[in-house]
Amino acid sequence: MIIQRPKGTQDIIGKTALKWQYLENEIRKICSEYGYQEIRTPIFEATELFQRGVGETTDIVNKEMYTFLDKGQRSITLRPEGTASVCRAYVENKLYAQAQPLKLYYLGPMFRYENTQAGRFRQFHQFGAEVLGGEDPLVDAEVIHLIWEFFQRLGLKGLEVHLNSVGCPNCRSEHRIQLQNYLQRRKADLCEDCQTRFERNPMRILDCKNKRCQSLTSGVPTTLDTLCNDCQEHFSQLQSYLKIVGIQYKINPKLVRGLDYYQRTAFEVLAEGIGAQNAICGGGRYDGLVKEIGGPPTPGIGFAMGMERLLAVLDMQKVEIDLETEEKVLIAALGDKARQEGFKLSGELRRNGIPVLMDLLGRGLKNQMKYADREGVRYVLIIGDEELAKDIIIVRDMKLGDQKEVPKETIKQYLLQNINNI
RNA sequence: GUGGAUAUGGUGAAGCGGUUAACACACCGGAUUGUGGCUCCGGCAUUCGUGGGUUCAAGUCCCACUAUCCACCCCA
Repeated sequence: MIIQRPKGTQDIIGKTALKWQYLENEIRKICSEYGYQEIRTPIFEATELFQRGVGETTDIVNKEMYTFLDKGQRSITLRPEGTASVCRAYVENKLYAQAQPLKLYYLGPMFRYENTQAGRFRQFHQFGAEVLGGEDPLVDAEVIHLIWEFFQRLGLKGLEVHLNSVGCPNCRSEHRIQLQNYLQRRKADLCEDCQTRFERNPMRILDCKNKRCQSLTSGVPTTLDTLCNDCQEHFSQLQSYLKIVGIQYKINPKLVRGLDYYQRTAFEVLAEGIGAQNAICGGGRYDGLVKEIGGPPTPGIGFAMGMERLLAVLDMQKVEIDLETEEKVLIAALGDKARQEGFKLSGELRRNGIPVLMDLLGRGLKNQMKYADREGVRYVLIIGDEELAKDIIIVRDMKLGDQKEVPKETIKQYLLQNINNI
């Protein structure tokens, strides 16, 4: 049996790799327009960072982390998400000394040990952005605006933005009491997971997908019902900002995200038609996180977008991506002398920005033509003994199917004038 | 962690107990010596995910394992 890639990983090749490049370019473009700087943090971190940052009660920490001991007996974890690392870097590099709010974005692989299915991988890729040091609802609005704008530019349709506020620690404790009171009598009817959640993290009972739990929680007090005045005000201001710029959203009082650090604003963007895993973007506010991992009290908000799922939506909606098909040149040389000349010429042309292929396998002319055809080459430069003798090169236009003799000295100018992607 | 489906050449696939494992595409070679895409001709799985079992006989039935896909939980 040949060695194959680990479960839940993928080789990104060919046309797909071009799509990734396209997306990455769009991401960098929009981030710079919104004033975000790139941050590159390690792919692995101390396990404790995620335990404290993401939260002990989360599925991520409980069952999905790639954790191992290194040779120094340190517990290391491949990052399952980006926010904790960014906050760690913020504290460690004292970025709070810079102009606030600090706006950072990242792009890269994340790792979660899960069973795979459509849209779920063990190594997947996220584009994420974080704003640290800004509490104003305008910050939240701008973050959501970036996401919205990004999807618009990609030409995606029919996406739903779900919005909720899960409150701050103050109103959360009130909510917890009300929720537990409400569910106390029916506790026994809850699913096994929710029985545990009842004590550890009752809020997450709200978004349990179990049908029985859902019916039990249909009239349950939501976090929106128990928001304190400040949180209420924050949430309504955010909404009015969103309305002003025409962002459509749905209030979803049961949207409770699976990461412990969220406070106040929580949101998800959902897409149809890509399988059961339909969240292509998720995020929220995490005002307590920086302090939690040992930094100064700093408000923060961010999101993460799943690249694979984004690509899946793009494919599903048949969005045409402009995969620059550049016009290439192939030098078809016949004989040793011609190969030497051709090799020399290839360097000169490339130095002028002309993409050049050469036959490297010593094929005959016929097969070089075939190779050129398969590689989508526009111009084949044929050099053989006859051409060497006359100091010319035959330039064959593969698209038009005609060819002409061009003096060797003017070949560069000729190509520069005729290739339209230079 | 749990459940379901699937596993035949580079790819898509026929075959569902009985002599040489269809077919298509791709690939390779050829059709007057130096010209691609179209056409024609030829080549291309001693073998059916792995291991075991049933049988006179197994790609075809049974069991286990592994992998893939989808789904549950949760999420990107």
